[in-house]
Amino acid sequence: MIAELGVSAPTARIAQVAGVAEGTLFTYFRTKDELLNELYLALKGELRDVMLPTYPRAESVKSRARHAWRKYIEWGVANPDKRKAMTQLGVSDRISERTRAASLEGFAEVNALLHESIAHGALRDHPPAFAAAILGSLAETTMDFISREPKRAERYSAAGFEAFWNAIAKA
Amino acid sequence: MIAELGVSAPTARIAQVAGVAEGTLFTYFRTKDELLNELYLALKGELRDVMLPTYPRAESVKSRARHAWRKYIEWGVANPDKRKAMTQLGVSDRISERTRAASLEGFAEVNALLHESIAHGALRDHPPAFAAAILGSLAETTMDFISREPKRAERYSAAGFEAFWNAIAKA
Amino acid sequence: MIAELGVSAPTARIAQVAGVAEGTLFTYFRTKDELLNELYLALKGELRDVMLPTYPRAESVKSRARHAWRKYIEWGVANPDKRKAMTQLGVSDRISERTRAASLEGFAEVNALLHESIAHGALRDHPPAFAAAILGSLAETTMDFISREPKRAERYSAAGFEAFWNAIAKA
Amino acid sequence: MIAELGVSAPTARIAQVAGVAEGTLFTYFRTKDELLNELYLALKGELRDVMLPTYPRAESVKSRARHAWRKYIEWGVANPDKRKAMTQLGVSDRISERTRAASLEGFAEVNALLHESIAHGALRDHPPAFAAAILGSLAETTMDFISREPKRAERYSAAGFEAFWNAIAKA
DNA sequence: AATGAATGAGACTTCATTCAT
DNA sequence: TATGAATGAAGTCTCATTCAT
Repeated sequence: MIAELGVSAPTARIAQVAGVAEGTLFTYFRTKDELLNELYLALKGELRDVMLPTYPRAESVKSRARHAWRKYIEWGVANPDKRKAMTQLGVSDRISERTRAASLEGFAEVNALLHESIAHGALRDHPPAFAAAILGSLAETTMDFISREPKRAERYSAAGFEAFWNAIAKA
Repeated sequence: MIAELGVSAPTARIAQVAGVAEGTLFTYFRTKDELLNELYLALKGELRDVMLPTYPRAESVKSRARHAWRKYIEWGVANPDKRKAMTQLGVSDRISERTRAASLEGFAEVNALLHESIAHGALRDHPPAFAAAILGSLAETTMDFISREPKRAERYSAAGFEAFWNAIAKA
Repeated sequence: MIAELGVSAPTARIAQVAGVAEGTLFTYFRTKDELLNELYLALKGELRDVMLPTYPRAESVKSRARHAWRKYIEWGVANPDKRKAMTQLGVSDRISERTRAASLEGFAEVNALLHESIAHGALRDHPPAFAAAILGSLAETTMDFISREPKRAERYSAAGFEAFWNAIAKA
Repeated sequence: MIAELGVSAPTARIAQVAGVAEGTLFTYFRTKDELLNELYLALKGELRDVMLPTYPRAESVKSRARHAWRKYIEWGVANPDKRKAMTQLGVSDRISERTRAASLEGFAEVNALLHESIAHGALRDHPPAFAAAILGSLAETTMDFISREPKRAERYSAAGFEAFWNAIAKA
């Protein structure tokens, strides 16, 4: 519902698709804001699990980065609603600073990878968070185009990654 | 008001800061959606005017691209409210497809520049719109970091442009 | 409605009997609490106006006190709803301390009269507010009995006043 | 909870402080109204027990009345929550006429004392219930002032009783 | 054209009560 | 008998829009 209607999706609709009564929602979440924040955390957590490296550490940095990128894109393409909801929530002022901070936890491994990736590139003197933000926004853009042209998914994913890699790792 | 409160900013508040009566709003815009769509178009138009090349065509592609990038960043940093409003509107479902399409018009010159930019790079077989989207998202990311660390504005702007250029123009 | 249903009278009902739409209520009172507080102040103000001395100052203290008492009782008996509402509001925790303080203003003249009344009596060493509270509670009690036996109104009023006078002015 | 939140105290809160589950409340009281009415009766009963004369009948009427008064005041001051709850319930329309009538039972002895008290005074031709109501409201007022100025408890109690006695027993 | 009071649908939230366990 | 999750009616309040002036 959030994906479809944004954060202004009525709690009544949310309860309905959840198959519970309106009031029941509020036995699980004190307020709508709490629901929104918990949903955001859950989605971020799911994304984090997806990006967790399942590959041999021995591979090259770029290879591992590509792996993480592909997982990210695959997840977003396979779960367009979750991706859309995450975006909607991300720009909403109903997600507290507290939640935003918490949502960054658990991405340590991804950050380490980014740290390695930028070590010899143009961004070497900028915070890894900058590279992380670039990763997020380029992946987002890539997924947008894939959702419009699903047939070229593979090509967009590959091109997106090269763009990303060039952006952050090139000298 | 949109920047501050999002698209759910009450028309009453909008009228108030506009210095007109509540009802007056609706003699200029039939509905709130119309107001939102026109505002989006106006902001996009302003951005387009800012990015319009005022430089000699003779300069190199990269030089011209850098010029456009800097204008974009400068405008966004100087007008945080306009930028925020544009972002809020961009993700809102109240902006019609019609408006989104119209907002792309007038960026022909920028598109031509992008077309040239990617001609010899990795993205050469992808639509210029892809590069345009990457431009937008990287600029957005860059401005986010500048707004958090205004003192490093110059450095972020430069690093952002290099990242962008590497992303779309590198082979 | 407050008299009939207490402070929990729905705003919908209040609006209905007021002959306006539900939302209209909230253009005059920001919240229900504000409505309640203003109503309390209005009722107290009306009571104060009623008790304001319209008699020659030359009369004896007791005579003037009796006059004020009768006016109070008459008003309460003639306006049972206003009286009931005032009582309901008085014991409600939705009336702020601010409002309670404000409601005491304007009773200066009544207080002066009470001050004179207790000057030679048993309560001489207690605050006039104590006598005022006794006045209020005895009047309340008197009106309760009158409302149950309207035919004996005159007798209850007289007896109530004597009880009051004996209570506060007797040595 | 009633003292603190009024009759609108949620049954969930009441159950919580009672140390039982929400549903358990309703195995003891069919409805919230039943709970409220039984509580009112219990409080009135406790007050009645407190006021029951434990003194030699031989004492003077005034002396016995003073004794009852003091017991009343002491109980109210020692149990502010019970007193507040009793007041809240007393003005609530959720206490039935039936309950109100029942609450008067058991005060026969107090009534007899009042009957004696007013026999030679100004209220001799009025129902003892009038004197009882005056007793209640003056005691209430007295306790209000004591709760605001606990140090003057003794003085207020004595002054309150004199006011009461003068009110009902004076010729 | 400008005004702003009025409107009422609809949002979020609370809570007495039920009932399967 | 005790539990507590589930219910949904009802409450307060917001707000885009209308319309008489």
